Amino acid sequence: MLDERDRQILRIHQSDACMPLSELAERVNLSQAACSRRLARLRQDGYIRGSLLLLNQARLNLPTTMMAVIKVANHTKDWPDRFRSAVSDIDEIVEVHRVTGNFDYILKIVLPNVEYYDTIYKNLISRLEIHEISAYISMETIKDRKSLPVTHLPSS
Amino acid sequence: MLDERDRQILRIHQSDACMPLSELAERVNLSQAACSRRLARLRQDGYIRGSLLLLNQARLNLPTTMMAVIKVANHTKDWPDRFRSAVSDIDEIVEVHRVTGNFDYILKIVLPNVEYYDTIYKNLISRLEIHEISAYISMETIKDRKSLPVTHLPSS
DNA sequence: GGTGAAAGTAGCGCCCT
DNA sequence: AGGGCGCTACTTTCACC
Repeated sequence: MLDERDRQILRIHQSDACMPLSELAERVNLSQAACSRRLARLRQDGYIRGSLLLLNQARLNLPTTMMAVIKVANHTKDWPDRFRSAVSDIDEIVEVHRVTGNFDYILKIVLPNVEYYDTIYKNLISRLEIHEISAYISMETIKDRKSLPVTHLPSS
Repeated sequence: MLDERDRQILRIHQSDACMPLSELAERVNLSQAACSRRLARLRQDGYIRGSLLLLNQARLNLPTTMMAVIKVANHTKDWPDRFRSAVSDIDEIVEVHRVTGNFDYILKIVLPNVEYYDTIYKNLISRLEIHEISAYISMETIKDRKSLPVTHLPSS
C-alpha cells in the first residue's frame, strides 16, 4: 500500500513527467535517494505506466472536439472485432467506450473543423452497419484534467 | 510551419516524454544538437505544452469509468459559473464538455466502483438545478489514445 | 545541420542513523 | 526506511565549423 508520501509523489509528478528528481525530492521533503527509491517502487508496482508529451490541439490544427454516440444495427458475432478495427484505423477518433444503457458506444473525436466530421461519418458507415449515430459538438471544454485523482487509494 | 521531421519528432516524442534526446535524435536521423534545436523551437512556438505521467487507473483504485449527459433546468445567467465551479471541485470528474444538441453537457468520470457514482450524483444535484442527468457505465475502453494525430498540419 | 567539449543530472552502491 | 556521500555514465547545451 502507499503512504501519504507516495501519494504526494504521484500527485506532483503526474503533471510534469520531466520534473528533475532534485525538485521532486525537495517538494515532498525527502532526500533524492529516498525519493528515487520510492519512484522505482511505484514504477515496479505498476502505478506508473509511462509518460506523455502534452501537445497543443489547436496548434496541431485540431481545434474541434466532438462526441458521438452509436447504436449498433445488428449485434452479430463479428461486430465487436470489426468495430474495434474500424475505430482503431481512424486517427481522429481518440477515445471509444462501450457502454451500458440506451447507447452502445460513446466516442470522442478531434478534428480540424466541424465539417470534417462528415469524412469520419462516411468512413464509419462504409465499414459498419450502424443503426443510429448522433454527434455533439463541444462548444467549450470546461474541464480536462489529464491527470487522475490520487485520493481513493486504501490508506496504509 | 512544420516539416516532416518536426511532425516525426512530435509523433515519436508524444508517447514518451522522458525519451532521451539521444534516442529521439537517432529515430529521426538527426544529430542531437539539431534535434534539440527543433525541440526548443516546437516548445517556443507552443506545440508542446508540457508533459504528464501516465498513471494506472486500476492501481489508483479507480477502475470504473462513466460518462454522464446533463440537461440544464434553467439557463440562468449565473448557471455557467456555478456549474463550472461544481465540476471543478469534484476530482472524480475528469472531463467536461459543453455541447450542442439535445444535451447541454457531457462528462467523463472515474470512480472506485459504480456505486460511488451516487456520491457524485448527490453532490451535483445538491449544488445545481439539473433537469436531466443520465449516466453510462463504460464496460470496456476500446480506444484511449492519450496522444493526438499529427496529420492535419498544413504542410510546409 | 554537424561536431566536440563542458556543465549539469540521474542512478547506483555504500555505509550510517 | 531515510540521509548523505561519492562515483560513473549519461544528457543537455553551447561554442564553433
